[in-house]
Parts: sequence; structure tokens; C-alpha cells
Amino acid sequence: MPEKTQPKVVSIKSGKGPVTSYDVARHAGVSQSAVSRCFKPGASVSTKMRERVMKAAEELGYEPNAIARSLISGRSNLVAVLISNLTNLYYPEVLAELTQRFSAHGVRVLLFALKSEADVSETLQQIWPYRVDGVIAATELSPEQVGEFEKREVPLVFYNRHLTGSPVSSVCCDQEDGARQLVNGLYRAGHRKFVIFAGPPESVVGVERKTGAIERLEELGVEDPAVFNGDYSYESGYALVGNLMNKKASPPDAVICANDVMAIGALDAFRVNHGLTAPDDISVVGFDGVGPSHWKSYNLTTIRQPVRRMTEAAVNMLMEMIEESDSSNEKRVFSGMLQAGGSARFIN
Amino acid sequence: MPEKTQPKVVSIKSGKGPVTSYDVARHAGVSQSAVSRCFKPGASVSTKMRERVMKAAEELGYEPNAIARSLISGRSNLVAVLISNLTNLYYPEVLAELTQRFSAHGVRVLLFALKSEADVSETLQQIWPYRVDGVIAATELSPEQVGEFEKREVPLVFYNRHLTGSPVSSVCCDQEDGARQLVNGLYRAGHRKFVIFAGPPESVVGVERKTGAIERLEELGVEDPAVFNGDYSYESGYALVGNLMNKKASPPDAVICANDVMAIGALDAFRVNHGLTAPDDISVVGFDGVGPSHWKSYNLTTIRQPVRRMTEAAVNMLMEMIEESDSSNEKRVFSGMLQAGGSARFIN
DNA sequence: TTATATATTGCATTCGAATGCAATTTATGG
DNA sequence: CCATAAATTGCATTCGAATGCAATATATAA
Repeated sequence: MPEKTQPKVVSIKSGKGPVTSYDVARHAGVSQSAVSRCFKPGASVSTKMRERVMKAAEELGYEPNAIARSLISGRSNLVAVLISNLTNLYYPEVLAELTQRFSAHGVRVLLFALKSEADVSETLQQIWPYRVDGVIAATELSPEQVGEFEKREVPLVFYNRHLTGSPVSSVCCDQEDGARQLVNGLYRAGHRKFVIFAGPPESVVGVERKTGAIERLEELGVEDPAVFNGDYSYESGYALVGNLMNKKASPPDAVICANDVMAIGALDAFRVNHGLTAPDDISVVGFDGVGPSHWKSYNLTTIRQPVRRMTEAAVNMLMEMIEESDSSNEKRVFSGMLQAGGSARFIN
Repeated sequence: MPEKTQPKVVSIKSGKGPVTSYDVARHAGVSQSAVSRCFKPGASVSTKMRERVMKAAEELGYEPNAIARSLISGRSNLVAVLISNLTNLYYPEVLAELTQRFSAHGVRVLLFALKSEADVSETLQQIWPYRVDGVIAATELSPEQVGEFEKREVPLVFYNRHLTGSPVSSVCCDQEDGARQLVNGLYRAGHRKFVIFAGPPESVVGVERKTGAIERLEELGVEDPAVFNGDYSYESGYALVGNLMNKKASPPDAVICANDVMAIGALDAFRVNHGLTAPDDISVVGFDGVGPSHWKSYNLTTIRQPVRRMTEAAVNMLMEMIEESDSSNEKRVFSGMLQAGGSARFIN
């Protein structure tokens, strides 16, 4: 009986599973530590050694195990990003920017998209086990929750949130200032009857935008504008117009909305249900400068948040806190840029 | 000299850094393995032991280190999600659903948001070191790249993509069928002069939508509709209307767009630049059923992708592939739902 | 050329949890 | 009450890379 002519698969490495540094070391005839050092930038390795190891690594298809590396080095190169409602139209842009910027630092993003801000504490429990190097939070955090970060010495940067009176790093758009810019332009253009479509009362950002507007209005002698609370959605902006028009005998001049999407909803409601079009019959302004704010049907006058600069700042701050241990906290506030559209009579 | 009345901070644990299972073991007077077992569901532990350990863990604030666990167990509980352009308006919803569903399985999402599909291979290199348990790809992958997954035995599920003729799992919306539904309704309503605003030629999804429409048109005896290529953006939809109206003496009846956002751009261009409004002067349909498709200014007739069911399927498939090693591949195709709006004369 | 400084390399240990196996305890049966 | 089975527990090792320290090789100075 002839020998079975089995194909004798010559596998360079016998064991299954990914190639380890030991495999590479054996194949190159050097120690495991040498392999490790060849993959560590700035390590003390001779040219000859590097070549040998790299060749062996190449041949075996070696890829360093980031998990093992994290364990021993104490750095996971992971960052958690907390976002409350991704469908908010504003956040996808932020998120895309963040991941790309972190990527340039060799850091990967663990995404946590919360259904509601109520899920935060649960989410934090999911984060801790991964020993992330830092966290970007675009959600509210209670003082206790911030305390957890301090206890664990996990760097934290708030994005468009902050805990007043506590030393936490943050990157924000100047919400109040933006609102004041909007009021100014509307006032100059002759508006005197203002209404505010605010965000939900628990939204810090929303409250600041509202406060900024109200304060500036008071300074200008316009007292007590009507305030309605929405939830940042198109539907709420749309619905609030109904509420508004029911109450008031005479419609307002100008509606200041907590964000672009509500402004868009309001514009549609005014036009569809009341035959009022902007900017002739009514002025509506938003906040954020999201993509659809440019759409011709709306062409919003709004405050554009400098997302690129803000994300850059957030990433840099977090990376600095990760790399230097003597992290002093810092708050960076960026001014929004007025984006003049056609949804309001407005004089800049 | 009186003793310094220093507060004698009694720290339960002296060493810095997170509490380990050894700390808990020592504090509870048991072995480290016992601690480990207490945190593993289904392990053999007596009630008494569990109580002691849990109490100690509680007191010390112990949190299992997921990194260390991954290293020894060979499961990272990490899944990578690849998305090409997050600003596409369709993907944020998908992404939010995916993270929440994975979360329910105790799996975290590593997000990779590509600037362009060209960055895929670079991104893959960033993924491998993390030994993710699986990958959801909402991007094109070359056969070689898919081969890399097989070589590494990393489960892969395509989302709205597939490699024709290769055995890779995928979850898709039936693009061709959707396009045919749109053609049917438009045809029934009397349209005969069709134009297609397709996606970029390299987009498989876009090509399928286009093909579906063209094929159905041919079956109905409408030959060679004009096809223009866009890039899924509002601007491209808007601009293509310009191209179209320059060429043709008489405008078309109906425009079939590769996605909602292009349809929205087209609607705006028709109205603003040519005084044509839907559905009286022109019919425009989209694809996806994104949030803004419901906005009153557009009120799109479109095909809504069943995102919830699709993401559920994708997550279940991937989890199954991760948990059973005998992964047989499967392709699941979901039909889109017609969303009848007011942007087209349409008879369903 | 020899002595000293510098650069490379390997050895052995470490990170923190999981797990096979053996030792021990507890439960069950006769 | 003793023997055997079953359930717990601990011991020792493992996952894969990084790193302090000692050993060796190379470069520089005298």
C-alpha cells in the first residue's frame, strides 16, 4: 500500500491562533524581549536586530496583541465617548471628528450611545472594567459620578457640558453668547415680540441658551418673553407653534429656538398650519449650524458651533491629561459663529 | 510634644491603582480563584463564599479588569463597527441601534468612522491588534480584505453591503426591490419620463438601486432613462437638477434618487431654481426613510429601511457566529417599506 | 592596546483574571 | 456511623507583551 500522498501542509507556525511575540522570537532566533522592543518606538535596538525581527514578523504575519500590551503597560489606548442621543443630527459630526482625531493619536474609541441621560450610571459601570485611558462625555454627569472619575483617576473632558463650580475640564461653545448674538441681530432688525422655544428644562445647554437670550432681551428692555419647552426634536418645534398660536391673539415677531431642528419644525408649522413664511411674516432662528440648516427650504439664521476646533481641543486636552499625570483642569469656551440665513429679518 | 493628630486615613487597600481580585481575596480571606469564580456566572460557588466575596468586593470597590479577562479567556467582548461616512444621516440611527443592542449582550463597540472607503485597509490594521470578537462592516471590503477575516477567523457581518459570490454573512435591505416598488407606483400614477439620480458608481448599494429601477422600467416598456451620478449629498442632488434642466428641453416627470438626502436637494432645486413643486409639476422619490424625509417641506415618498429589524438581525448573527464556532454564513435580506409621502404622484 | 563608557541583548518577572487538576468539604446512601 | 459521590475550594499555571536589571557586545578614549 503506497504512502498516502497527503499534501504535507507546511505551516510556518504549528499552533493555532494568532502569532505571538514568542513565535516571532523563535523564528528570528532572538529573545521575546527583543521582539517587544522592536515594536516599541524609541527602544534600544540595533539595526541588524530590527531587520531580522521585522522580517520574521512579516513572514509569520505577526500583529502585537493590544490587550496583552494594555495589561502590562497600564494603558489601554482606549477612550470612551459618551453621547446621549446620536440621532440629534449634531452629534454624528462630532463623533466622526472625534474618532478620526483620536485615531491619529493611536487611540481607539469605545462608543456608548445612551438612550436617555438616565442610563449614565449604568453605562459608567460598563466603562470601568475596560480601564479606558480617558472619557469624553457629551452627557450630563452628577457630581457623584464625576467623583467616580476622580477616585479612579480617569481623565474626563466634558463636551458642551460642565459641572458649574467643579474643577472638571471641558470644551464648550459659548451658549449664552450665541443666544445674545441672535437676540442682538433680531432686535436691530426691529423685532420686539419674542418667543423662546427652549430645550428640556434639565438640559444645561438648553438652559444656557435660554438664559442668554432672556438676559439680553432684558438689557434691551424687552421683558418676559414667553418660553415654551421642547425636546430638541422636529416634532416638538412643530408642536410648540400650535401651542403658541392657540394662546396668543397676535403672533410673535421672532422665535428663538434651542436648536436648528426645532427651528426647522417651527418654520414648517408656521408655513403649513398658519400660512406664515419667514422672514416676511415671522423670524425664526436656531442654534448649532447642522447640515440641514443650509437646506434651501429653511436656510436658517443660526449660530454655528465650531465643531472642528472644539473636537480638536477636546482631543488635545484629553490626550494631555492622559500623558501628563499632573493634569490641571481647564475649561475652553469657543464662540459660535453667526450663520446668516434667510429665516429671519436680521441685522448683524 | 503631643502626638500629631493626623487624621490617620485608614485606607482599606494600601497600593495605588484599581483593586484587583487578589486584594479582594486577601480581604475576604479566600483564594483569588474563588473571587474569579464569584464573578463568573454559572461557576461552582457556595452561597456563603459568594456572600463573603461580594461583600469584600463591595467594600474595596472591586471591578473586574476586562483587559486581563480578555487576555486569558480569548474573548475581548469587543466588536468593531466600520462606517464610511457617519454624516450620511442614515448611519447615526444604525449606529445607535447597534451599540444599544450589543450592549445588551455585554459587548462594547469600537467605532471606526472612515473618512473615505479608501481608508479601509489602514483601519483593518488598527482593528486586528484589539482581537475584537467580531466586526460589522458598513463599508465595502475587497475580496482580499475579506480573506484577512477568514484567515484570522474573525466573524464578519456586512451591513447593506455584500461581496457577490462569496460566502460572507450579511444583512441587507433589498435595494432592487425597493427601487422597483418606487417605479411601480410612479408608473401607475402615469409617469413616463423618468430620470435617475444615482449614487457614486462605486457604491454597490447605489448601483443596485439604480439597476432595480432601470430593470423595472424596461419591463414596463420605458427605455433608457437618463442617469446622473451624485454622491448622496444634498448638494449633489441640488446640483444634478441644474445639469438635468440644462440638457433636456422638456423636464422629466419623475426623478428617482439614490437616497433621501439627494431627493431633498433635488426638491429644493426644482422649487427654488425652476419653480417646479412636487407633486404637481414633478415627482421626486428617495430611499432610506431618514428622519428629515418626514419633514413637512419635503414629505418624501421613499423606501424606509427597517433599521430596527436589520440591526437586530446583524447583532444576532454576529453574536451567533461568535458563540458557535461552526459558523455557517447566511445572508438576510429585508424588504424596504414604502413610505408614501407627498413628494410624488404615486399609486401604490 | 587596554580600560572605560555606551549601546544591545537576554533573563526573569510582572500585569490581573481564568481554569485544569488535586485536595478538601459537604451531601447522600446504605 | 462509615463509604462513596458530589460540590467547593485552593494551587499553580496560563494568556502575550513590557521592562528592570544584569550580561554581553561595541564604541570611544587614553
